[in-house]
Amino acid sequence: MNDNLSISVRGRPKKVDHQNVVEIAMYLYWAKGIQNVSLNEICRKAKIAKTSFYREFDSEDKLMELAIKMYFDWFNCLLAELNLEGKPSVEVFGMLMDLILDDRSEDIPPGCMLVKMRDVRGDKLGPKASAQLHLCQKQQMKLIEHFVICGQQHGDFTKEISIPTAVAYIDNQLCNALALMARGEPSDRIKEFSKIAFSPLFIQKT
Amino acid sequence: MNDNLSISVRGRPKKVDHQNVVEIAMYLYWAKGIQNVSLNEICRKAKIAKTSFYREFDSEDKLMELAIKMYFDWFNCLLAELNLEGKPSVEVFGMLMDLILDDRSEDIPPGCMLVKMRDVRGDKLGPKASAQLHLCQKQQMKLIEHFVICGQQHGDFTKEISIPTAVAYIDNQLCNALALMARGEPSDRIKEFSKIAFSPLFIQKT
DNA sequence: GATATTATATACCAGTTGGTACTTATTTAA
DNA sequence: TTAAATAAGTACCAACTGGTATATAATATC
Repeated sequence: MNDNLSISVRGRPKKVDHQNVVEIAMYLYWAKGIQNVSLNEICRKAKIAKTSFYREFDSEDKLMELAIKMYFDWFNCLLAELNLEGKPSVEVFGMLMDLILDDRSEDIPPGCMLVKMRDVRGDKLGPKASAQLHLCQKQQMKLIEHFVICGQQHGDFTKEISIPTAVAYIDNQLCNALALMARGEPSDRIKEFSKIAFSPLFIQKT
Repeated sequence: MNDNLSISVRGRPKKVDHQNVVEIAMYLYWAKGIQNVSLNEICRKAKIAKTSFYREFDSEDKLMELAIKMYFDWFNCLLAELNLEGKPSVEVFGMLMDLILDDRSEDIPPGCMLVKMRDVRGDKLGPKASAQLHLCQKQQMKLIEHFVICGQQHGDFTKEISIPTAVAYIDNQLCNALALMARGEPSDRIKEFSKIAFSPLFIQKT
């Protein structure tokens, strides 16, 4: 629709809006869990015929891959806005938690799409989607590792726990918090939990 | 089959073994997640016709209810064998964790059936199954509360966290550990995590 | 206007799901 | 031996799934 700025091509002009379809899929996956959304439903919501879908995307797997990527990009934008670099550890991970838990103003589903996907059975995701999912998870771990190392250098993050363990622990607690969020637990309660869970990691300066 | 010890009744004797069907359903739900198991599959595995199933049980919902109950009873038996009463808090929750994480010797699926069910969408479970699930969760919380109170009286459990918060926190961490277990994480790693997560709860005697 | 090119829409495929009429088999009691 | 009672098995239902063959509609170039 919008790409038709490009030189006009022969044949019937397309109506399906690629980005819009991916976006609709993303929201559905996010809100209902990827295994609870059928391709038929997406087509219905996006108001396109299934045949049009299959011309635009080559499979459901491909659509999932794109939706996961779109979600991850969105999340990284939010992260970048936080400007966490150089801040003390307590603040860094506190802000991360807040980002996760704060009530989203708009009609954004609760919880994290990627976390919800962690427990879907492998055979429900195609090869492209699960590759993309793995990639996102790896990048997320890398980010956490970065902040752990910074914290240790800064002297406000414990050195009694090995870095890989600390990273995996934090990742797990963040996931856990998101799972609680998705389950409808009030965010105050979750913040209480994460305060307890994170307390052994930080060195409080006197 | 076995109940035919009772006075002989008219009509063709039944072949379906009620308990066996529930058991098969339980294992399937447990291993694959309740939303990934169809009634057809259960009938196939139990080698009964679907019509026979519907005469014995009145719905899939009912079967789920029974399977959940069977699982919970089994779990409570294991718990009772631990003899946790009167032990110090660190030991109590340590043993609880071990019970959860120790590699089951036999062909028992990893993780906890009830935990896996926590994140299934409400509309996938019938009224009977979800009522039973709620009941189990409540009982589990009551048990944890009991041990928290005992620990506080014994003086080895922190009083800086309110009892409801501590109970919910422990429940959540146990669930989290079970979810990791189900995801295939090695139990050593999970034990490391839970040691960190539980450390703020206990008062170490010098 | 004819034709090549592209997109959409209809209608279908075989497979699955939970659930059910209806026929058939096996038993006990009269 | 016959009738009543109960269970099992076959074959189906409509609704859904991901995916596709084919007809049709809309455009640009010739």
